Amino acid sequence: MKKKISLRVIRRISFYYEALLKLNLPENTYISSRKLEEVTGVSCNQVRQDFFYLGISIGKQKKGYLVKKLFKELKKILSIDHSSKVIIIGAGRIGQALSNYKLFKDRNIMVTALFDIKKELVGTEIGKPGQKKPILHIDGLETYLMENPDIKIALLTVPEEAAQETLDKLIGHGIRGVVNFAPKILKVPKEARDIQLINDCIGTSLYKIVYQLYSKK
Amino acid sequence: MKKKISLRVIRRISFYYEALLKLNLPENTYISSRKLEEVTGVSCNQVRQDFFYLGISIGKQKKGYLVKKLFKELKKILSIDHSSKVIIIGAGRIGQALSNYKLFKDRNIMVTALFDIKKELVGTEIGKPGQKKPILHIDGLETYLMENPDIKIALLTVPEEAAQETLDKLIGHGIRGVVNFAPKILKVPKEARDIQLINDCIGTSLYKIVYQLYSKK
DNA sequence: CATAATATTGTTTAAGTTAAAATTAATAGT
DNA sequence: ACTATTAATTTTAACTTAAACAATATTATG
Repeated sequence: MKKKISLRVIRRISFYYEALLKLNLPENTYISSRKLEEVTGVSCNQVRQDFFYLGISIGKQKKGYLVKKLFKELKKILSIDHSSKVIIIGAGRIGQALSNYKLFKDRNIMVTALFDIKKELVGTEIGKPGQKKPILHIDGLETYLMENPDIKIALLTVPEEAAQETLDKLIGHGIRGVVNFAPKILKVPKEARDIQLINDCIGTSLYKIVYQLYSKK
Repeated sequence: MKKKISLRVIRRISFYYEALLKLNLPENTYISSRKLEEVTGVSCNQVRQDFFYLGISIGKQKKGYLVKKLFKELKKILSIDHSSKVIIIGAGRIGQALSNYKLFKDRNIMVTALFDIKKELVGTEIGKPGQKKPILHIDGLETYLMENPDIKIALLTVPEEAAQETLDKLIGHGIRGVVNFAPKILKVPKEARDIQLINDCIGTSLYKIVYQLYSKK
């Protein structure tokens, strides 16, 4: 019987994990909840409660958490003790930006290929030498997924008109988790089971800022 | 005494608003909470409660909400009855993608310029004919903001190393709202007052998917 | 035309979730 | 041994969502 962890908590855990990575502390040193507050913006109370809730009670009074242990625990929770391969559908600006996102490496996430329909893109490669990824035609998607059955995740950066049908196709071909970046709320077909979908358009944060700024009084 | 509206609610209001835009219904027709559930994914209960909470009691039993009225109310809440000008700092892939984000127009948001330091970018323009935006050198930022004092919002898409110092500079020059897309939690300097900041890295959603997919059982 | 059935809102209530605060206990340093 | 710091835990409060239901307008039916 596993405890349910909400996506909010997961987001904070991500912060802790990335903070640890960036601080690059020696493994046998300690980090306190205060310090974590300083670098992540999450209050030290929240940090401790998260750890408590997650069963990470490895802290030492007056010192904090042993970096080595904490790393291990966080990795376990984030399910990054194994690697994940992902593909990107849509090789436009956002797709390309995602394909070069360097923090994915720290999370054991590998982008293996991009897909598009534009002639001038298909057949080219993208990325720095040594980590180049091919841009393939989307017609080859099914074959590609059959040859790479360990790919279960796709990032969807196609125009909104094509988004829903592409999602349906992806699910049909065995993809189980999708992040949709198109400005449209997509739906998982009712008959599909155990599919994870997040709609995450890059514009929405700006809307929030506009609201916060101009709604005052 | 204005009621506080959380960002969650604002996000849903955005959904409703954009759904209305996309459905493009005649102004004198009605839309029900059920229909809104269908297109936005927000439950009809939630829709009604949002409207109730926000004081939008314009529904008609058995019909729904008059499109024209609903539009007006949503616009008022989202503070898009006036226009907002924004600049983009960093003219890389994400910056460029944002500058072309077509839904901003529907929200009365205008990107007026991008800033960067790369020689090959500075001096060029970006965007479709008729809505081209210049890429300026970041050294001209202060002057630009002095000449355009109505610009209060910036989108920050610079590399993470430069993110915090750029934020500080922006605030120093009068910017009041920032969305940071770099994979780093930025902080508003303590002495700054009434600054709105959202950290919204495009990678985090993928982390959540990885977690949801691989943490099962 | 009257009446019943139905769909839909407005509102309230309850449940669930999340975050903050307070308390207790342990430990290191002096 | 004393003090200050920090984690672990509990409690409390705040926020968010879901559910329930009465009220009412529209449509259907005899």
